[in-house]
Amino acid sequence: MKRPTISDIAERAGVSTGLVSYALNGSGRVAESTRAKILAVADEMGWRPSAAARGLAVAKAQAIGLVLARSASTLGVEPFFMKFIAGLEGELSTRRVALLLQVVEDHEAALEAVRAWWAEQRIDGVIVTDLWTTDARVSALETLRVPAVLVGPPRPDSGLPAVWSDDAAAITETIEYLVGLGHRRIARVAGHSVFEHTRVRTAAFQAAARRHGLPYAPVLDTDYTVEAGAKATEELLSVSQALRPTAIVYDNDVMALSGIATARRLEVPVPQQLSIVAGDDSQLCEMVFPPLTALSRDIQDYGAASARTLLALIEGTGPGSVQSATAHLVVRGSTAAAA
Amino acid sequence: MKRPTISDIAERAGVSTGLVSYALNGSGRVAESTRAKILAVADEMGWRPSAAARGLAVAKAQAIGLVLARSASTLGVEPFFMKFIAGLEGELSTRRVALLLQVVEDHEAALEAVRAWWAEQRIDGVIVTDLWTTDARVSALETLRVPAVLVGPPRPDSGLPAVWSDDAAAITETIEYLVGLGHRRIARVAGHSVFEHTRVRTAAFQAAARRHGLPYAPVLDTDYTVEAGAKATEELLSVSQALRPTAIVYDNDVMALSGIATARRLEVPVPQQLSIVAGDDSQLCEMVFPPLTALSRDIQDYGAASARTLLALIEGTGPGSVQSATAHLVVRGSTAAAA
DNA sequence: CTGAAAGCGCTTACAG
DNA sequence: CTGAAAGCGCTTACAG
Repeated sequence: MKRPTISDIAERAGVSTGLVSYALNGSGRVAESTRAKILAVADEMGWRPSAAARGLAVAKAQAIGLVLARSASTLGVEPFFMKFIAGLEGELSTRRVALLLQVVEDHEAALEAVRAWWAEQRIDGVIVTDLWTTDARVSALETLRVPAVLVGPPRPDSGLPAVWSDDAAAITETIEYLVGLGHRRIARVAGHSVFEHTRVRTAAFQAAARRHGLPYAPVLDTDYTVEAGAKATEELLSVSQALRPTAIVYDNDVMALSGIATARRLEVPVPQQLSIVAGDDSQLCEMVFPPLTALSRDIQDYGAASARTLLALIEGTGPGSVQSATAHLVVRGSTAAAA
Repeated sequence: MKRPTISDIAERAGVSTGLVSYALNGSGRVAESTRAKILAVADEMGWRPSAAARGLAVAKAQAIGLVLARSASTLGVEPFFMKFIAGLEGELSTRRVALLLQVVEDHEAALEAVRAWWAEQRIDGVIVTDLWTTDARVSALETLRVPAVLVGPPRPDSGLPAVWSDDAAAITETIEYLVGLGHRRIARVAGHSVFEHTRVRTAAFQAAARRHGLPYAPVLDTDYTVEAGAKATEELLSVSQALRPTAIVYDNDVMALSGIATARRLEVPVPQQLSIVAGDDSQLCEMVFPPLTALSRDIQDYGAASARTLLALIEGTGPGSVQSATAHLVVRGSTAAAA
């Protein structure tokens, strides 16, 4: 019951192992009839080239790595990642490249994981998410010479290609929308301030607030946990109605969810006295009452674009950064005209 | 800038490549002083054995596979999986075995993925989740002779080891608790009925209902989507108060969440007129108001146990099925005495 | 259009 | 305690 090898196929088809290899890997070298016979035999015996042997010969792992540096509990409730992963794989599996996944606590551990994978030649490249404004990983990756794509805005300090989405534009659209509804007191509950995407969105928020001359536009930083999100909301709402924001924009769907719950606990009616916008969209947004108005975009497509870019980088066609679709506002029940 | 190979290390340390290999892989063959020198050189040059070369020599991939057969959107909002994955990896990374992940639509595609990985010798074994009561994957895996562990109750029809948790006991505890609060009309919103774990829980629910002589104990099947969960809740609540259940037990946290929202939309106060219990616990449960009473257990530990069992199976120590901790009820604000 | 052979970087009996 | 060599299963110039 041993797995068949290329020699078994060659023998059975009456050719050399070299020919079997050529037949499988394209290249017009092989006569069509010979190829057909080889393929038939291979198929019949259920043969597929050993990834190890092939990898050794061509010095490629046919795999890429994704290491997520977040606590498991935060990751779990964040729908973004599974969708992103599904998007990656849609692209990878058709090209027979595998995805190695690791979940770690911090950047140090993340780098260590990539370093190990790379040294062991388990991966040909890596996808980097959740970039910090100052992120030790990017220069480390560059000195290791690991092909890498950065998921987030392109960085002036690096030649690595980025796959990104215009978060600033999405935030601007959100503020325009709220101002259009008559809101003048708008707060932002932001993600972790070390993340570059947080910084970009905060800057866009503040610029929009200035442009519209909003009298009150506070930004509260959190670490994406439930507690931090709830605490921020509580802080914003635990004052007299005149001093409260009439709208809060959250950096993701999870915190917006807890925003709804906190408002309910404090008996601030949504959307009558408070409008809420979620910075990400997922099924979660339709699981609360009222359902959340949210910034929506195709995360799977974002993952697919990231995979394509990395594959191109690995193949040596130096791809530039690619901009993915901008999120657009999906209006549901959590927003209304300002009281 | 080429990556160093074992020959580079051997040369630099003044020994044969064979010795380098022995030095690294234990086995008391090597003199302590020689080993120390070899390790020092390897470390200095940043050398790690190529996974491909090593894999080819020992006929092991040093990797296991996990293929999740669910839609990306359902997966994303389900905190279980990321926690489970984090648990798997805690165990894997210390032993230098990698995790290959794939997300597919159905069992057919899942099997195809495993078959490909196995034929290419990319994995040494596989973890199977979300088992169906009648599941084509288990016999297919057995005929392929892929080492596999089943995450779910052991199956009479298979010799594969299972890692499981006593769902029946957890459900029983839940019903005892609700009955203790005076509830007599208790409904269950179940997951997909093809899943064996759904069947087990439903059976336990019905047995407990019978034991307590409950006059009303309907079970509604869903497919785990938001819509189905909301629809089931709506069906249960859209009748006069006398005919409604006073408590609903959901199969996971996500549907319980949407249960809270639906109750709110229909103006059924929770927990005053309706108690709600979530079948899984995660941060989501504390993100709603009132926070959800939930069946809680250590999912990371569950993942770790699964990894350990698979690793043991691969190494040939025929591990039996292992029972992981039983979930226990964490009481929060969504349950109260029956009206 | 096809074959024979070297080489990828490890591991592991086999000798000494 | 250590070395020399075969072998794992592919790919790919090199000949013909």
